[in-house]
Amino acid sequence: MFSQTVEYALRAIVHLADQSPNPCTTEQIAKATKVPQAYLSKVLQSLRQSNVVHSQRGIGGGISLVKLPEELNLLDVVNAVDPICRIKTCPLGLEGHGVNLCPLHRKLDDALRETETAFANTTLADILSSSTSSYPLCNEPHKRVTSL
Amino acid sequence: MFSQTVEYALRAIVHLADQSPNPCTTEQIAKATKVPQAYLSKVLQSLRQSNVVHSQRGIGGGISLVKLPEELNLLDVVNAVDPICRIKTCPLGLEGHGVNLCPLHRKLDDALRETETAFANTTLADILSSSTSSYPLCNEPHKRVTSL
DNA sequence: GCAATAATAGACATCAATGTCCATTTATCG
DNA sequence: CGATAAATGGACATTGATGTCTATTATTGC
Repeated sequence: MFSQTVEYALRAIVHLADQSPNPCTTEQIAKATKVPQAYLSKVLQSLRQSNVVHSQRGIGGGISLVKLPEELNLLDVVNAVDPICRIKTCPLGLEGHGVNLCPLHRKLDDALRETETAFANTTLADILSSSTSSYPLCNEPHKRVTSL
Repeated sequence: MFSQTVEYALRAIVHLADQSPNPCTTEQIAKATKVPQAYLSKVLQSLRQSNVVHSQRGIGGGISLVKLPEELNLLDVVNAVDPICRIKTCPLGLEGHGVNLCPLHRKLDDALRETETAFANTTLADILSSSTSSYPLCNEPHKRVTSL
């Protein structure tokens, strides 16, 4: 139900958060997250335009998070590339409805709201510190490249 | 986040539930739900193949629900046309994961599970009897066509 | 059997999501 | 300045979702 683009964006951001505050090149992210590099660069552009990531050209450059992992949540990422579109008015354009959704669309929007809230309440730091038997995106915790 | 096809299928089923147990023609459903008729007939075919609706050709025929509105839930409908695809194994195909999703995919699957549950727990009868100021899909409750 | 009704099947059209490729621009290093 | 690294922008290809159209088949009523 989530688009491929959302999946890719989240993988990239998780990797960036893991390496934060160091930058990563698109190539590095692509390899770590198994996302097609050319497509990934498109996704990263969306994230940059939404001010979720910062980019730097040239040697030693790459992509880095604008905020700290503690201050960035999943909804910020999702909305940057494929916004969760809440149902605000009747999709049939019926006069009588409007703010008051009919029971069907009320239910659908409730589901969207739940997802939105769950994502808004989860930061990248939560994802990284979450104790599951699996580490985010990879078999072993990454070797952290020590900042220079 | 839900596809257009899901939206159309749900509208059609709500209309059919409202008219249940009487059948409706594709044309009637299309008009009542503002769904393009030719496309609706495709959607209804999916619903028939999943045994959610029954169809009858010829004069007096049309589409009708297989179950009673009390026994049919939203998940049955959604899964018939555009299944909610839970995350069962690591999308990156990582060995170490498998049943144990990493924190990111755990969160995503949690959201899917919430939606799935919410839909499974809502019957069409719930939708019809739900007391909002808006009636499902239309400005006024439908005139029920009395069965012959 | 004939006419009318309604679903069914399949071809086709359009558009957005996904994915690839390459030339260009910006930055760093020597 | 020249070489290298890396993002950027735009063109293009592919695929699936959405939508349209028409001929065919099944059913009913007369």
